[in-house]
Amino acid sequence: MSPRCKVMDTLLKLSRAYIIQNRKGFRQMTKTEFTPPPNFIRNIVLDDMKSGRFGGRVLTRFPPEPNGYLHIGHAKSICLNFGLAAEFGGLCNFRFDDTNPSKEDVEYVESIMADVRWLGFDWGDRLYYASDYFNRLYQWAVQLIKAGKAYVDHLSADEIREYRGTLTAPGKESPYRNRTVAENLELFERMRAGEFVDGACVLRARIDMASPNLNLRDPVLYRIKKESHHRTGDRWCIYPMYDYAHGQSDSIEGITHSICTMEYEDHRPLYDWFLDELGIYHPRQIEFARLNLSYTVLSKRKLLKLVEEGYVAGWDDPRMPTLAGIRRRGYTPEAIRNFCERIGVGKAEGLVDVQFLEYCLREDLNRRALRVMGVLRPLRVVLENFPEGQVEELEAVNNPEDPAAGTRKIPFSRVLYLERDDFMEQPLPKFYRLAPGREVRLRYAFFIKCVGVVKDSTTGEVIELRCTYDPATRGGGAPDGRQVKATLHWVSADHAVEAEVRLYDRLFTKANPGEDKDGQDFRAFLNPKSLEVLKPCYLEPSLAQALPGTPYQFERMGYFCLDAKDSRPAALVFNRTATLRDAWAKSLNAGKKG
RNA sequence: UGGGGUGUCGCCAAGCGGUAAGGCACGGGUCUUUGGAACCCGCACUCGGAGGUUCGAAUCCUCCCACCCCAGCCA
Repeated sequence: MSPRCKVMDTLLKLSRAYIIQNRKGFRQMTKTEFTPPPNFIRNIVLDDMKSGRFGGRVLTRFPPEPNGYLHIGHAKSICLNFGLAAEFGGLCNFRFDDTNPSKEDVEYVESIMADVRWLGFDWGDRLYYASDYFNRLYQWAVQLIKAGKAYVDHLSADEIREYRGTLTAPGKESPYRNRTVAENLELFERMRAGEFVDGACVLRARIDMASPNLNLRDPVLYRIKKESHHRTGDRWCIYPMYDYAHGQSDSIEGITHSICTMEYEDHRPLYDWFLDELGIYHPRQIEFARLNLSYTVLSKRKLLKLVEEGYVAGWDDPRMPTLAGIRRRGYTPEAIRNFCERIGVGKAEGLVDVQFLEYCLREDLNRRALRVMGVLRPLRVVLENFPEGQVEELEAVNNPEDPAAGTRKIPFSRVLYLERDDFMEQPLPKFYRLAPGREVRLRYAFFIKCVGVVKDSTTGEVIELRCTYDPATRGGGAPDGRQVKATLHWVSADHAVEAEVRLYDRLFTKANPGEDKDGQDFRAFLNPKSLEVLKPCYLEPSLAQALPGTPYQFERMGYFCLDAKDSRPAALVFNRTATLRDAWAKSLNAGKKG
């Protein structure tokens, strides 16, 4: 056992002991001391370290195909690969699996790199492209042909499918399967030279047409595509398939653990076959279950449909589960990394509740978001005994979770805006906010009492509240010890900055919209109320200087951020990242249900 | 009715023959100038099912059931 392994072993034992100790009743582990759950991949790596299988090395890789945007499911893989490498003092390569020019584009390689960087991972100069290996892959194909392990097949795509057989019936061999090596060599060279049209022939591995594993029934290695590749241009007209390219790319880079999702488990025998036949360095492929998140879809095909058919405003629509969307929505990289760590890694397919993601988000936002006040659905309030034209400067705490964040001054005057939901003319039983005759506290300001209600003469709608304030309660405390049951947020009408605020809800109404049972299309479950635009909203003056990328908590209303795309200095736009937990709203909903 | 996987609390998840961790959610309480946060308490006699081995089984064996993946010249 290497010294490094011994240290790790000890650390692991210590952390286990710590957990056990806690179980015995010490209960010292708080949320900030959270220890990530052990998982089978970590155990495999640990075993390989102990046995010296890869010389004590750990080199993982994150290999996206540049054919779309990254989403939260990719984040799990990114965190796993980079995280494991970091944990064991290894490295993680960033590789674009760009073997299919008809689907790929530089637009995607750029967005993917930006997303990974944003998530907080650094690949240094370890940036690779499968297309960089086209030459080597070609030579290896020639080697396989010479060994009688590959042949050029002229069967059409349809014929290949027919010859492949079915799940229960074995396939049959292609009439071209037993060509001579010399013939195959010449044909393959001519494929490369562009002498055949697309689809005229392919290079296939010669394995076993009767294998119960369909991947082993003479899989295609190369196909002809007379298309420009975003990196190699027109240098090639034959392109390797994933199965042929992936393992060898891993081998070239010296990857130790090639971590992929469960659907590749059936491909592992093929992954191993190529490496063994070629007699080259052999990484270990390990499969884990991909992430499924409730109330959204995580398939490129479905996400693309949402974008193309205009159900969302683009890949970075704040309702999308893409990293671009989530980022614009105001999610933090820390929250996502924490989420990925805490959901664990296993082989069992599950559906993680989006509420857990939101929990991780709030946990992070709560400790860093600056508190401000903003009224989303304004109700005008006039303080009858507050002198006209007078302005009080009140001191407010920027973040109660972080004293270092300091305080700020907020102007208070005769006309204010309060949240409409904070007033009820006929209050429900457990409602203890403002109502006629009732007194409440305005945060950091004064106690006010509702003495009158102004209604629209035709609709009967409440359009203004008349209140009085108690000057003795400045700052929010009553000298006589008088108590109030609610503290409301507010904004001074004369000083408020106007903004548009976008409220988001889950994109789908069904927990697992992608399930596709009974042929139900996922679009049938789109939530018609996933976006609500509020305008005008009135925010405290400090928000005029709001910065994109800075999380704010509008007190009592939730976490918000400036929309990096649509907001302008003269027309502010904020996105609601998440609501606050709301016991009152919950009791209302429970009441409805019960 | 071929092959490969997976089934532990509503959700995620430890556990690897010694008598069911933890988190989320949920319920109750303390505190509170955010009905936020924080803190405290509660929440699987039972591990897909049925047999078997064993002093002892979620862990080993047998059979059964359910769900997921594979028939791209996609990755």
